[in-house]
Amino acid sequence: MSTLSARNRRKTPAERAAEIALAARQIALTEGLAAVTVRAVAARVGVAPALVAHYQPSMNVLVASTFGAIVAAEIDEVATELGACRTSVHALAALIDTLLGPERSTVTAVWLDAWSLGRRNPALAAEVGRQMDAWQKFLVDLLEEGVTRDEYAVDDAPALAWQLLGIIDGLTAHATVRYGDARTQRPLVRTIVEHELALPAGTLAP
Amino acid sequence: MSTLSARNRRKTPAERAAEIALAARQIALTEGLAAVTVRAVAARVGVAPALVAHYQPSMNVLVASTFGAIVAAEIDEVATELGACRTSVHALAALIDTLLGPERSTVTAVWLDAWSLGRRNPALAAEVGRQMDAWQKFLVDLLEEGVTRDEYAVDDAPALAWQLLGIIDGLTAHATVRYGDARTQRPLVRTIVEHELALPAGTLAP
DNA sequence: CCAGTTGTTGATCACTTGGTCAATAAGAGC
DNA sequence: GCTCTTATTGACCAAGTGATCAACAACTGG
Repeated sequence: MSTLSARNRRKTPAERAAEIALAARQIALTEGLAAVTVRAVAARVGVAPALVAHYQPSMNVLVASTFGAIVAAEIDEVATELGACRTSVHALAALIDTLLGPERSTVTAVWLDAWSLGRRNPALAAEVGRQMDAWQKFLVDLLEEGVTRDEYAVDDAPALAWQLLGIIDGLTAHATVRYGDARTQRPLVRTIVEHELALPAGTLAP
Repeated sequence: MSTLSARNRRKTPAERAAEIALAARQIALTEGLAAVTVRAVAARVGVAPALVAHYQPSMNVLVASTFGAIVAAEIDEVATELGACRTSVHALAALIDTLLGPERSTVTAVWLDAWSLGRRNPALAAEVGRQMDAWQKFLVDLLEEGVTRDEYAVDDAPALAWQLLGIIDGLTAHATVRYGDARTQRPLVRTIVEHELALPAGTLAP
C-alpha cells in the first residue's frame, strides 16, 4: 500500500500534539465530550494509548482544552462571518440567524456535556468559564460598536449580553435535546433584542 | 444500640423499592445524576449491590426514573405554590420569581446532567422528553387559564410556553454553571412575558 | 413446628476507565 | 559508522462500572 511509507515514522512533539488535539475534537463533536478517552483518542490517531497519556498531563485537561478549542473555533467562525456586516444592526440580525440555526446542534451538545461534566472536572469548569466570558465579551463588543455608531442606545451592555447569551443557549439547548428546529424561536429573540435596544419593530427581521 | 432491632429485617418489595428510589433521588440531587450507580445506591440504603440490581431492570431505567421523580416533584411543588394565587397574572409573576430563584440550582444541575446523559441513555432521553412536555403543558394550562379569565390574550400558547421554558432554562443553566445569582435576570423575563401577553409594563413586577 | 416462598447476599465475571514504567527503536549529531 | 537522545510501545495496575447466579436466611402458610 502507498501509505506504508508513513508507517513507524517518528513525529515531532508539535505534530503529535496537533494530531491528538484534532482527534479529540473530532471525537467530542461526533460522540460527545464524555467519549474523549485515552483509548478512543489513541485509536483515532492510530497510536498506543500510552502516547496520548504521555502528551497530556491528565485526561481532565485534554477534555478541557478540547472543549476550549471547539468553542474558540466557533467564536472565530462567527466573528469572521459577522465581519462582512456593515452595520451593527445587521450584525446582530446575522448573529441571531446563525446562533439559532440548525447546524449548531453538534456544538450545543458539546456545551451541554461541558456544563454537566464541569462539576466533576475542575479544569473543564474553568475552561467553560473562560469560554462563556469570551462569548460575552464578543457580544459586548458587538453591542457597544453599535452604540458608538449611534445605531441604538444600550443601558447596560455587559448585563444585556449575559441575558441574551442565556436566552440563546436555553433555546438552542431545547432545540438540540428535543425540538429539532430552533428556527421558530428566532422571531422571539429578534423582538427581545429590538425591545432592549429600543429599535423599531422589524428592524432585525430578515 | 437501639437500631439493632431493625437489622436483618426483611422488607416488602414496595418498601425496598421506595427506599431505593429515595436513595437514588438523594444521590442525584447531591452528587449529580451520573453518581447514581448500583453501588452508590446500595451503600446509601445499606444493602448489597445485587439487591439494587434485583429491583431494577437496568441502571439506565433507574437513572431515568430518578430524574423523572425529581422533576415531577418539582412541578408538583411549584403547582401547589402557585395554587394560592388568585389571578393568572399573579401566578405568572410568582412562577418567574420561583423558577429564577437561587434555590433551584440543584434541580437545574440534574437537568443539565439529564440533557447530557440522555444522548447515551435512551430511557433517560425518553423521560427528559416526557418531563419537558409536562412542564410545557403546565405552562400552557397556566397561560390559557388567564385567557379564559380575560386577563390577557395570547396568540399561540403552546409555542409561547416552549419559548419561555427555553429562556428560563437557559438563564437558570447559566446561573447554575457560572453565576450564582439569577435574580438579575428576572426583570428581563418579566418584560418579555408582559410584551408577549400585551400586558402593561410593570404588571408582573413584585 | 416444619416446609415452601422469596427477600437478600457474597462471589464473581466481563468490561472500561486513567495512569505508570521499563523496554524498544527511530532519528540526530558527531 | 557510531552513540545519544527521545518518541513510542506493550504490559501492566488499581479502581470503578453493570450484571449474573448459586446459596443463604427470614418470613409465611399449613
